[in-house]
Amino acid sequence: VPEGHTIHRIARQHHDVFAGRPVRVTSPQGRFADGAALLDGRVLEEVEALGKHLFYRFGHRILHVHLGLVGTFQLFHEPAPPPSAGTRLAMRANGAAAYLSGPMVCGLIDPGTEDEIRADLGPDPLAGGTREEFAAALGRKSMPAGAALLDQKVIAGVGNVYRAEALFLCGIHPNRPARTLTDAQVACLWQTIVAHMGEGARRGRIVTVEDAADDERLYVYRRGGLACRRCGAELRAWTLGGRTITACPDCQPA
DNA sequence: TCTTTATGGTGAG
DNA sequence: TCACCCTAAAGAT
Repeated sequence: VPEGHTIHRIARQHHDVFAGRPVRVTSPQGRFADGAALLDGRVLEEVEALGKHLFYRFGHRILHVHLGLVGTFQLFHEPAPPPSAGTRLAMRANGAAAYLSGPMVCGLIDPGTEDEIRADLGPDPLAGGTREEFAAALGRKSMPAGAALLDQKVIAGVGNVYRAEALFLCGIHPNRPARTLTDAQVACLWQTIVAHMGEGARRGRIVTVEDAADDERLYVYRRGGLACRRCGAELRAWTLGGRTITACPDCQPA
């Protein structure tokens, strides 16, 4: 479930629960055994999110986590259930346990490496990024807007759901070259993403259709072939930027 | 007990 | 553009 809203939510939860105290760190799966041993018993000072990256600071050692497509964190009150065989990392303190499975990245880095990671990321709508930075990055891209929104150097934290929903909400066809967007369209995208990612982080899920049933809370994502919730036209789906995008031919004219 | 699917990203060709 | 990596849960058999 990992777009930027999920990552920021995890950072906040883990910071609140674990930061400022020594934590027990293990790797039930074993693939992070060496790193876990180095962190075990140390004080976790801070948890910070940027885009889809998580940084857990233990002095000069930093635990870097990226969930990728299938990575998940589960948070339990103790006594927590036993971890699954695939649990890469277990962190325990303060009567709580967090289990991490399936991450794309789970490793120790130094501050210099963190700086390199941060330098490769564009503005994060949930971490002080600005519309001006976003507009400047978009203006340099001739690629379709739908592809640019997935580029983490253009905007950090947006994934396949937010790109489809934001383009729909702003009435922009995904194939429109990024640098041809008007100032008003760029402003709409930024403001829409800021608002919805913030709301997503609070709710723990992405909702763009207000007051809708649980399975009707998105306008276009994964709804190819179905009727547009706004105008009834048949939604179209195709591949853009290596992932499936869905859009309304009438609400998002070419 | 299988196959499928997923809101991500990298590296080879 | 494609193959591939990571894991769990849901659906099919």
